[in-house]
Amino acid sequence: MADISLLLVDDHPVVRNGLRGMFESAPGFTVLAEAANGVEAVELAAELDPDVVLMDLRMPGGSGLDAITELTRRGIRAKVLVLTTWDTDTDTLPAIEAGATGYLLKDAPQDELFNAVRQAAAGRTVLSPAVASRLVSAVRSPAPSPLAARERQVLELVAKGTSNRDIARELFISEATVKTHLSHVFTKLGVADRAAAVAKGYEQGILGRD
Amino acid sequence: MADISLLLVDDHPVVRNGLRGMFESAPGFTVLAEAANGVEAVELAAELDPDVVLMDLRMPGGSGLDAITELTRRGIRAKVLVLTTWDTDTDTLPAIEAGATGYLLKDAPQDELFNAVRQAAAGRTVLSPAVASRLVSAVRSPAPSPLAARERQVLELVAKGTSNRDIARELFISEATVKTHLSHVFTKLGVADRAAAVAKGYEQGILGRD
DNA sequence: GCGGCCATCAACCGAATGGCTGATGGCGGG
DNA sequence: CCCGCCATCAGCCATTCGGTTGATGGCCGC
Repeated sequence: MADISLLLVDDHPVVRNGLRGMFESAPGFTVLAEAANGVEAVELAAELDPDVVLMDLRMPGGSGLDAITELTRRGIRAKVLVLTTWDTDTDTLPAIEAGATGYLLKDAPQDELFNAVRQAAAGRTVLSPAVASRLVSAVRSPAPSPLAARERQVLELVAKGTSNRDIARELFISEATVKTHLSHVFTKLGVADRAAAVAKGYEQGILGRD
Repeated sequence: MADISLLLVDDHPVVRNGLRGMFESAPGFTVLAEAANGVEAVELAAELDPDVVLMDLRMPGGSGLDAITELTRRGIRAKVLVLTTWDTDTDTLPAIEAGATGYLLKDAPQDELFNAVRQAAAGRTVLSPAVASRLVSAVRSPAPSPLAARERQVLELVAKGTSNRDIARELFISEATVKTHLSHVFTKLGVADRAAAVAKGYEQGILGRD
């Protein structure tokens, strides 16, 4: 069987270097190219048609998530294997929804990584154990209560210390409406006041992503 | 001049591999060993006496910060170069206070990394530009305002949605005292209400570390 | 030993908050 | 076609917050 061709996408030279070294010194793999951001990744993937794209999610200039979405949209053949540093619950699900074939942590030992790439090339979904367990538990819980758009917006302003009245002004709605939204937020997050709501917001990744 | 001897500390095999590859293929460096956590790092540094320790800060099992503190305490000769993925304001200052000789981002190009190691070996402080500018601005601001123990404690309870009265009960103090603490917290964090204080708490890493 | 910071407490007051009940209109799924 | 969810608004009311002023005692550093 021909080598599995790879495209490495990561903003850190060190990481790209490490990956390239690992795959070049192992039989059965060919590194076609490296990309440092999502835009480059999409271009190179379209041009070089690799079997597998190893992609970091967090990168400056065109996030990995957007890149995956774009690759899927263009119907590109390459399988995308997300290779990330940490597995934040907020990242895993969207990435897989966007079309990623697998999700690995960089902590993974080499063997696991090699194996994952082979699996991905064959079209099989590969998840690192940590991610897998996270996924099932995420599926198990019906819906951790995603806030409605307006509710999130209000919560963000609350986190900035904005009073109800000023939130009303800022969003061009009445103070009564702000209070209604907030009540819903409290209910959905299972808290009793705005301070706790902000805390929950951070814990659940609703807030905090600059 | 003899080679500069290195100890690589990072919990990710990929990163260690990348670093090892880079330094072994460049003249003037010798990689003595690798460690995957802070405890190992201290042991190996004590045993092998490297010139420079390249250390990631965030690692499971004995954080990098503790490792640096311990190395400094033991008066070990090695210079510690912190090599981290992102530069969160909460990490840089403590690391340098703990005795790190330098602070680099993994984004740094190879040349800069090599140069930084040489500088560190010579005992000079090296900071990546991003970190350096962050430092000066941190110094410029009078005091990032670390909360007093009691104040932090109160803030934590506030984040859990506890009312002033209940905080008072929980800490065996009067409600008046709770309010006083909170007022101080607001002033120190530069916010106006408890919700914003919680937000700041998360942003500044005071809250959120489970 | 004086000033600064921490921790504690008190009383007062105006404003903001949160709970409740109730109402309207739009939109989408079954 | 009705139900549920979103988004909007209103009024009432008890509670809670946050600001202010003022005070005490302990501890640390100069």
